[in-house]
Amino acid sequence: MSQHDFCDMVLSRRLEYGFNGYQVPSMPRAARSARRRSSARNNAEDPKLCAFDLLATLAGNLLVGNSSSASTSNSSTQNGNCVINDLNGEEGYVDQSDHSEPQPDDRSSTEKEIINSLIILPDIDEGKSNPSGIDIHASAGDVSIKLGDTADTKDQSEGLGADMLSCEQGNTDSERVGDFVRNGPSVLPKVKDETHGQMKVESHISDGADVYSLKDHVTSDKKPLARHSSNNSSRLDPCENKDQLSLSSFPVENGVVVVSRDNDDNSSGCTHPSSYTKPFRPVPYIGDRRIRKVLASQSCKAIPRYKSKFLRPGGGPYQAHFLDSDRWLNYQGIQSQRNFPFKKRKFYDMDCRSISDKETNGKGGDNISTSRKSLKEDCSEPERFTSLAVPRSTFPDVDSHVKLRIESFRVPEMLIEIPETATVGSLKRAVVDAVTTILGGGLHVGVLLQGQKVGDDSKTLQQTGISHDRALDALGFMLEPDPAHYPPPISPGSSSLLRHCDAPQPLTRYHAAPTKVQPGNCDKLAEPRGAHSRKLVESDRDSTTSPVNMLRKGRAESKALVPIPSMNTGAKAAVAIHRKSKRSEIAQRRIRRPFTVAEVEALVQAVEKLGTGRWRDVKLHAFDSARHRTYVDLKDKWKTLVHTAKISPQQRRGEPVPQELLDRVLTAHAYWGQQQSRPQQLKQLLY
DNA sequence: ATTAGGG
DNA sequence: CCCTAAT
Repeated sequence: MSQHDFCDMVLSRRLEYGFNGYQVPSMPRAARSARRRSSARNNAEDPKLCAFDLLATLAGNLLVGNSSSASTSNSSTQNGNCVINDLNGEEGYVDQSDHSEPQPDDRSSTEKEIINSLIILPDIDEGKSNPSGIDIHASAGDVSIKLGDTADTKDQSEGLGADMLSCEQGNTDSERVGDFVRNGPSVLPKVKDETHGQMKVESHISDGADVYSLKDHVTSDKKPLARHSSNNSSRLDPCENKDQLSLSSFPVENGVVVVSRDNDDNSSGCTHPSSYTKPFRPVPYIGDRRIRKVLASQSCKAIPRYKSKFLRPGGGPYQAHFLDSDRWLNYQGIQSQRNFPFKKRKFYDMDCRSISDKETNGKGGDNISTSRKSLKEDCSEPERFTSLAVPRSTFPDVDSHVKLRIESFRVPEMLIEIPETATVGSLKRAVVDAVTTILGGGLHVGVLLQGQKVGDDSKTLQQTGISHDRALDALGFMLEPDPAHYPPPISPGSSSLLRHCDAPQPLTRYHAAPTKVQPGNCDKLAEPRGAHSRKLVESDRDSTTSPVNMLRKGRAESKALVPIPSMNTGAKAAVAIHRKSKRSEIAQRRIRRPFTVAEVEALVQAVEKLGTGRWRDVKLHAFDSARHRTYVDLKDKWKTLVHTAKISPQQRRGEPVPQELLDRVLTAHAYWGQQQSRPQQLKQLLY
């Protein structure tokens, strides 16, 4: 590494977070309604569109939560504070300390949330599909959208405010979540009974692959990230120029939210396939990096989720699989049988189980015990799910419809760069921005069948081979950058694709990578990152030590972008985050970095030579390598120096500046002040 | 992008 | 340090 690189590295220390996926909460009702309407009208039969409908959720207000385990060093958060976020993006801390009974091994506990969506589509020809109704079921954390001719039987959702609740903090989550659900008005559109013969797509949490997490250190929005990261593993090693966090797989969730918790700390495991010990880990990474979006709803109808297939640990596009008819029916039976508290729990268990199954291998049922266990913890608070049971006691003819369950969507990877000194809150906002931007219009939903993308959108499901009586393991959905919005950058692997991100020193930029991630993806993201990254780390040292000697040009690389190993997917996109609306959202006040005597010395020297009013030159001459010292900073410093020099030593604060320097400051100030006024004097004389 | 000043 | 108006 050249000295130059090293300097840059030292000068600019930033954190980069890469997101490969996200869990997405349900969208605001309004959005859903709108979506629903249009969908019913036009896309009832298009799985892609339906799926996309679910994604519409993402376009709404999103909130990013940072999760940390109970073992956080920060006492304030140790008590178990939860952050509740509503749709408006407001958040507040709720002290849950009362609930935080010591949880064994909480430190390693991870949580996962599942938002399921159920889509029922007729698998018959488009013309025959019944657009009359797309229903959205939402219950405590559960939303399902159904398409098909259905009779409207129930509607308790209207009028309910849908709130997204986000619970942060890892301990006693289940309880908290429950609270959230309880407290948060939830919403739910209309619920209709589905007819028969439908295709259902349920979304679940997807794989929890490759994820770097802040681990247990992120607890408060006010805490500098650096603090957290410093305690972290090598992954956040500053030496790599950038600390990078990659949330490679936040599952996108579309409707139902199931919160569960695992007790093993595998958050990091996600990053390394090898450490993937847990058979079923819907959202491993979520463990630490829990981002919870909980949709609370009053109409508590839980729709059991079956999982047929899960994402591979590596995190491929999540796949939706056809439900086995029998199981589905059975399930229905169960539901109808019991619609009460314990019942609900049951469902949740099922969910978990299914998830685990998927991961295991799509073999339904083997991991039941395991997952169930976690579920218990996770899905505590039965009351909340009181009405989870789905009303439909009868499930007519399932023949002509295909039931699919979308465990989760994988969101294109995002890379976010943010100063270490930024607060967690700003990180959240940055992430939200990134996610929102991506989801706002740059996504496409792709349908995979047998691992092959289904290109012809005009074919019916039947024609395509998606029918209820067929093996459902082969159907999958994936999110991918919309070429229309973000034309695929150059050749894969080319770093050029990173250029798209160079907005002028944006606080964050992310790079949307291919959605399709292969199993091996985890490592790719996890490890090469360091190798590829050539971030700059800021350091006061260098600049202060020999500011004058650091004359270099090449300020160009102030934009640090970390190339992300390209996936083997053709689609790639880079999106710049536009955070103009609310600068405050991300613009964190820079950390205070008092000038050292050495810096003052360099400044004085430069000003003596160049004069005041030429701060850019001063900067270039004496602080070119000190990236954190802008010409404005230098100008300000000079201003304060002049002031300091004028006041009595007793009134001065901070590191004392040698009187000798102060004298020079006054001298230079006086001198250049005169120089500046000369022209004016001349003018005055002339006129 | 810089400069100059007020906050 | 931040924020802005004015260049």
